[in-house]
Amino acid sequence: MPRPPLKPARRPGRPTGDAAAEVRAALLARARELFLKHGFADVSTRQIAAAAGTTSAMIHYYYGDKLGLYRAMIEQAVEPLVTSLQRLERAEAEPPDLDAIMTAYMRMLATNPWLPALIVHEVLDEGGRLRDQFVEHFAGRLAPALVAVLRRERDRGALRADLDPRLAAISALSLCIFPFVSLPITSRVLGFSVDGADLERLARHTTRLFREGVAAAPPGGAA
Amino acid sequence: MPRPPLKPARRPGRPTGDAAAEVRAALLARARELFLKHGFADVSTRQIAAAAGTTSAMIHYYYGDKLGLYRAMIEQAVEPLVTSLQRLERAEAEPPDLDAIMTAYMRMLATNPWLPALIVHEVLDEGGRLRDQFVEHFAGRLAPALVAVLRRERDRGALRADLDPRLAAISALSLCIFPFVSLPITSRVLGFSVDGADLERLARHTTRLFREGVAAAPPGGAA
DNA sequence: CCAGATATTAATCGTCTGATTAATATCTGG
DNA sequence: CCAGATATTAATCAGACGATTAATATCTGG
Repeated sequence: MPRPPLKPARRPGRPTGDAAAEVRAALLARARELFLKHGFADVSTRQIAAAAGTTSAMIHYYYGDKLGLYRAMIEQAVEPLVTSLQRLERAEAEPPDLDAIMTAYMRMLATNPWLPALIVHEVLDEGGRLRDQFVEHFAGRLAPALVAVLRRERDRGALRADLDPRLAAISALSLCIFPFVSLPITSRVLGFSVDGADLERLARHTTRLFREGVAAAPPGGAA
Repeated sequence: MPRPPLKPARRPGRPTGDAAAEVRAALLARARELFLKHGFADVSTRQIAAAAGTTSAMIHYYYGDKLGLYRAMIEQAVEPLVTSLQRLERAEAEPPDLDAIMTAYMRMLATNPWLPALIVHEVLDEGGRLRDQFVEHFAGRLAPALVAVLRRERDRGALRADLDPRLAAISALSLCIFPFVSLPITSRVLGFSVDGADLERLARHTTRLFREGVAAAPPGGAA
């Protein structure tokens, strides 16, 4: 049954210029904003399309379906993670400067503010659609490497002899990551921020706390 | 238009015994499981009702609507938080034992394993439906109290003079909370767990790391 | 300069969702 | 023992959603 063209008042058709690529990019940008703000299920293709100034049919035209658009936005958002991991693995053979690693990690989270939101929504949250990929491609390589570094440092006497490298790795990750994933809370209850100089102060504070918290010689032999 | 009773093969009606309260409780239990596992939007009332062995009409009968059921499950899940906060505020006037506070906090998270999942889903996640309440009733009271304790300790010389109490508070919270919210990840990449003795080892490790990381006398004067 | 290729619109489809309702069966107080 | 109150079922509603499509307008290569 062909539909009768009831109203000839509509005007579809190919637009002028290279607007096509712009539509594609606008969809991706708005999708990132909305998906990270409200979650995958709570955002409709119509909302994204409207925010991008087009229709939901364009999402299917360019990305196949809603999940395709989501995957595209994931790849874009996760790119800083993989480059940082490659940098870390390249530096693994060299003398590991824990302060530098932690600082670089925190700078990456501060520079890409959507990453903490993505990690919360897609990795930490139950049912997050990226958890398996995150574990396999990132955490599964980063965490054991970190444990190995800590164990080596402990065994050569740079850290406390009774330090558990696994627990220390978890502490280091906690200190580096949680300030960023909890930023929407701490900014409200503590006026906390990680802009510019604030980030550097946080990095210096965090690295020093961890360094002295795992250091070889406990102060004064207390406890 | 009255609907004609096409098939008299259905058998509604009030069941025998006190099954009513059981239906109510079963709905709440399954709702907690499913909401924390898949998220509010990804679970339908039909799914919950089916898991509880009844129909979605019962959800509306007992809880008004889907959100009402959600609220009921929140109240139940959040109860450990408020009792722990009251305990902390009661102890605020006394000499603050930071190790004890942190340990108690971690024990609470380990004892109520759905709490970390709830915090991730409803507080840390953008668009979380509990964020405002959490900030107002819990974080807004806990965090400033923690900062005040740290500042007092610093000013009386127990902690480093150049320690920023706000940053230290964030570090303490990170060390206490993140191991639990990241447990689904670290259990896979590090074989980490917080059962029984593991929890006590984590607590001892964490409190010691923090204590020595913020202590007054840096070891050996190493800058 | 015209025949595809490309890009866009509006309309529509089928499905699922939360919610409501009529019918009905059992319980309970007077 | 019967008249409500209570509890439950199946059917149904209106709306939103993701997806698809026919129509159409503009671009572009030969």
